[in-house]
Amino acid sequence: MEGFEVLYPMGFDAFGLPAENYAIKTGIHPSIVVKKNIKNFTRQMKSIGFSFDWDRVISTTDENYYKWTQWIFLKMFENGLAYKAKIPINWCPKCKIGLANEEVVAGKCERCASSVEKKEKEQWLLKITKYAQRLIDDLDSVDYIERVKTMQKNWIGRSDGALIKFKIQSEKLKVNEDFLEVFTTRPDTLFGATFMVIAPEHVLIRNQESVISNREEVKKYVEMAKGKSDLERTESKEKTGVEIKGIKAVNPANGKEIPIFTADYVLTGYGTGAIMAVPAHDQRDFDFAKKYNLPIVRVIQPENQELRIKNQGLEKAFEDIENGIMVHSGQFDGMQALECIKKITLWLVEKKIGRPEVNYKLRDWVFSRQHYWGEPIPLIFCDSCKKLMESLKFKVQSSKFSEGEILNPGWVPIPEDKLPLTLPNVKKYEPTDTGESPLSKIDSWVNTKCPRCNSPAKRETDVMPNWAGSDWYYLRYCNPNNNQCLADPEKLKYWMPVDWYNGGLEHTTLHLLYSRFVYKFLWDIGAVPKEIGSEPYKKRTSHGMILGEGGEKMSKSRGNVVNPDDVIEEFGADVLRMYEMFIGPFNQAASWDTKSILGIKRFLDRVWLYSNKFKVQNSKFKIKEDVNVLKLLHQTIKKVSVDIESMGFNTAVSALMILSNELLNSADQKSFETFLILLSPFAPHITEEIWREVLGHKKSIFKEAWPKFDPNLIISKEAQIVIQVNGKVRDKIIMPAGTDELSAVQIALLSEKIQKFASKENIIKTIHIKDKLLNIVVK
RNA sequence: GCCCGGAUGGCGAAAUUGGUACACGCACAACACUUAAAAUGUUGCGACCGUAAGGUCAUGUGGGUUCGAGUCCCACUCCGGGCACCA
Repeated sequence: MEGFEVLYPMGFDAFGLPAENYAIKTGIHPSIVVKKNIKNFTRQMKSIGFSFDWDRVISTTDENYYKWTQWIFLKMFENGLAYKAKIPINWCPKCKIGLANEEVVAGKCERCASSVEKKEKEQWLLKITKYAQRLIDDLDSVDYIERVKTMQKNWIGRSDGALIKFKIQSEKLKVNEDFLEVFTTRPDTLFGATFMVIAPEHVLIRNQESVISNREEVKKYVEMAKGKSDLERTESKEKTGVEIKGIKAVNPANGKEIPIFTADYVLTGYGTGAIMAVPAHDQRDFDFAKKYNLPIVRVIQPENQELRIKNQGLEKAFEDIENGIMVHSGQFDGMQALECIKKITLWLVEKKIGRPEVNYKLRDWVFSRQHYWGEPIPLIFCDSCKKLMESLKFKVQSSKFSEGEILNPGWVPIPEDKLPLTLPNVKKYEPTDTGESPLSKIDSWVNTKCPRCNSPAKRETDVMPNWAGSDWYYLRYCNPNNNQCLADPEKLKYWMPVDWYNGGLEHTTLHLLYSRFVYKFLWDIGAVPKEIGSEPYKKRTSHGMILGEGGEKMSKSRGNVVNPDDVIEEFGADVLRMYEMFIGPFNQAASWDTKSILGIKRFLDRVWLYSNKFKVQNSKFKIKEDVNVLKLLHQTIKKVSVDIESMGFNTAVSALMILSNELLNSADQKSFETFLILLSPFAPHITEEIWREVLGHKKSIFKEAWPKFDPNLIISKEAQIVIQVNGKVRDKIIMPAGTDELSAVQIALLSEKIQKFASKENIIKTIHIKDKLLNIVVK
C-alpha cells in the first residue's frame, strides 16, 4: 500500500527428530507425514489470511531443494571447512542408540531410564570458528535488536588473554617431563596461581599415568564425569575434584610447586582444557580452594582503603580488576592490575613461557547425525584413495586434490552432477545398535564405487542436522525452482539481502548464527553476488511465544492447545488475527485468554454495523466534518503507521479502538474509508467486504494508497500544563501553546490549588517544559 | 552455574528521550432496552481516609541519584528464553 514490491515467503523445514520419532512410533514414512502436515498447515495459514507468496513455497525435504543443501556441503568440504573428528555422543547402553540432548533427562535415557554414557564417535564438523571474528565484527553493520546482538557476541565469546606454559614434574624424580598450557584472561594474577585444574578428559592424565600414585581414584573420577553433560558439570554449586598425586606443576612466576587437580567444572571444549587456579580472584577457584583447603594468595588489593579493610576477611574472591593494585607479585608490585596485564604478558614472551592469545567460546559445529531423516552427506570413503594420499604425502599440495581431501584422507566427494544423493527407503527408522544411522544397514546403498578411482568404496551414512536446510532458504525464495544453481545471481541481486527477518528468540544463537556463517561462506566463494554484501539479513526482530491459558507452553500433553481452526470457526479469522496482535507487546510471551477475545469481536461488530448505515441510506448518510474528530483521525494515521513499523501492534489496535469510539458515531464516508484502510492490514477480510460489497468500490481496498497524515491538523493551539509543587501534581491548567516560563508561573500562581502550596515569596526555583509541565520548588 | 530478558490494578496491558502512573481491552457493578434472558447502549471501577472538595500511599524487595524515578545507579527475590544432537 506504500508502493513497494514485497517478497513475503513461507516454507517448510521438516527434517529432524520429531518426524523421525513419529515414523518410529507409527511405521509411516516421514515423507508421507510431512506431506500431510504441510497440506494442513497451508490450509490453516490461508484461512488466517496471511499474504504469503504461495508460488514460492519451498520444502527443505524436497530432493530438488536438498540437492543444493548437499552442494553447499560439498563446497565447504572442497574448501577445507569440513573435517572428521572424534566427538562424544550420548549413548544409552540399554537401548543401544545415540540420544539427542533433549532425549536425556537428568542424565537418564528418556525411553528406558538407564544412565546415559558418553561414547566417542567420528563425526563431521564445520569450521565455524574460522569465521568467529567476522561474525562478531559484522554485527556492527546490521540492524538487529540489541538483545540479539549481545547474545550472539556472548555466544561467540571473544576473550583476550595469554597462553602460559606450566612445567610438570614427577614428585619422585623432580625431572621436567611435560608441561601444561593454560589460557587465561588474567595473566596479571599469575603469582596468585596456587593450584591447577584440568578437565577429566585432559591428555595429561593418560600421558602421566605411570607416575600418578592415586591412579584408581583419578580413573574413578574420570568415569563419573563421563556421565555428565557440560551443563550439569558447570551448574552444580558444589564443586568436586580429585588431586592428581605424584605430579606437580611449577608456577613459572615464582618457581613454586603447586598441586594439580582434575575437576569436571573445567571443560575440554574451552581454552586448553586446563586452568591455573587463582582462588583469591576467581569465585569458582575460591570455592574449590575452600573445599579442598588449598592456599589462597591475594595478589591484587583494592585501591580504595575502605574497600581494602572490608575485603580483608577473604570471604569472597576479589574480581574487580578496574580498581586493583598488585601485591605479592615480585617486580609487578604496586602496579595497576589493568596495566599489569600488558606488562606481565610482555614479560611472559620475553621469558618464553607464554604469549598473548585470543580465545573464543564458539566451538566448531558438529554436522553429523546418526539418524535417517536428514540430508545424506554426499561423501564416499575410499581405501585405495586413502593409501594413495598417504603415499603422496608432501606432493599432494600440487595435486588435483581439494583441501577437503587433503584434510580427510580417503574421503571423496560425489560429483556435483550426481546430486541430489537421495535418501533410500528403509523399513526401520531406529538408529542401529552400533550407534550408526539406519542407512548403514542398507548394503546396496552403502557399498559403491569410488568416483575418483572406481575401487569399491563406502558411503558416509550420517545425515545432516536440521539446520542444514534452513541456513540458506532465504536465497532459494528469490528463485525457488532453479535447477542450475542455488538461485539466479540476478534475482539475488534484485531481492537480497533480506530487509527484515523476524523469528523466535530461541533461534538467536544457533540457527541465526549458523545461517550467517553459511551465507558468509557462500559469499566468499562467489556463490552469492558480491554486491549484496557480507550479511544475509539487514534487520532482525524477535517475537514472544503465545502460551496456553494459565501461562504454560501449549502442548498436547497438557491439553491446553488452542486450535486456530476452532477460533476461526467461532469468531472469524480477523478476530483471531487482531486478538493476537492486541494480546501484548510483540516481543513478549503472552497467555491465551479466550474471554478477552470478546473485546475484539465487539470492536469489529461495531465497525460492521456502522458501515451498513452507508448502505441503507444509499450513501446519502452524511454528517458534517468535526474538527476534533478529524484531528484524532490524523493523529491515528500517524500512530498506526509508526506502530506498524515498530511492531507495536497492540498499541496500533488500541489507537484504532480509540478512534472508532469517536468516529463510529459521526463519521462521514470519507473519514470512515480512511479508518477502514488503516484497519485493513489487521482485519483484511471484513474491511475488504465492506469496501467492495457495502461501499461499492470496484477495486480491492489493498489497491488503495496508505493514508498520509496532515501535520497541520495535528497541531494544538492549546496545551494542558501539569503544575507541580516540589514534584507533586497539584493542578492542571490549559494555556495557549508556546506559553513561556514566566507567564506560566504567573498563571499557575493564580490557581487556588497552587496558592495552598506556593506563593511568590517561597519559590526557590521553577522547572518548565514547554506545553507540558511546570514544577515550582518551594523552600 | 553462565549469558539474555521480564516483574505496573481482579486480569491482558499503556506510559517515543527521566516530566500527569494505570490509555485501550477483559472481568465486575449499576442503570436503560426487554415479559425475561442474551445481545447492545450509558455510567462507574488501584488502595486507604473523607458526604464532598480534597488528602495520603501505590509500578517485585531494600537502598541511592534528582526539583521530579515505572524509566537511571547499586544490592537482592522470583519468573521466562538459551546453554551447542528439540528446532
